[in-house]
Amino acid sequence: MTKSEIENLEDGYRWRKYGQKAVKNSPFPRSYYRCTSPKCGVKKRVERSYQDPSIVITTYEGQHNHHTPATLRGNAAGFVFSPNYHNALQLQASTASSLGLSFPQQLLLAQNQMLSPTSSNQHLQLLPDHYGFLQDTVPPFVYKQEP
DNA sequence: CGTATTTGACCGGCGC
DNA sequence: GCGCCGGTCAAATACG
Repeated sequence: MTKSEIENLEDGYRWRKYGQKAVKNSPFPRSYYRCTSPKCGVKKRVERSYQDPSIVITTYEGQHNHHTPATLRGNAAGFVFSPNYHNALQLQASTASSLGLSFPQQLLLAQNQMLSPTSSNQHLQLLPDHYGFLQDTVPPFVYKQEP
């Protein structure tokens, strides 16, 4: 469960919306998304906090069996590579939000951490256990900006 | 024209 | 059995 001020947080995967329902105890609707990759039934649902419209709650369900699509509609989130990373990022989100940082700042923070693995960071230490497979993939820490 | 989103219909579980 | 509630389907629609 992660909180953010922005609704459309880009997490590196492509999601297809397949439903939206109003839920009791909240004036805001809840949206249902599925991962667009075939054979990957990962779902997520996004809803707003019941009395703080500036906060959305995103719930992930399942494990991706593939990597993020190569074409990640040219924005600044291409450094996210796995649902496990969400765990680290969410941990980071909670702690960083307690420091008063906005979520975009957290993304930049995470990106900086990924780009400079030597920087000592308590959250980054969580990564190696989950990210052995990254060594097999395309250079994961190089974020390329499209021309 | 292919792909994504919208939106009401539909469905299954559960409490009464 | 009925109705509510959360979740999903799918046809229509929007959009590039």
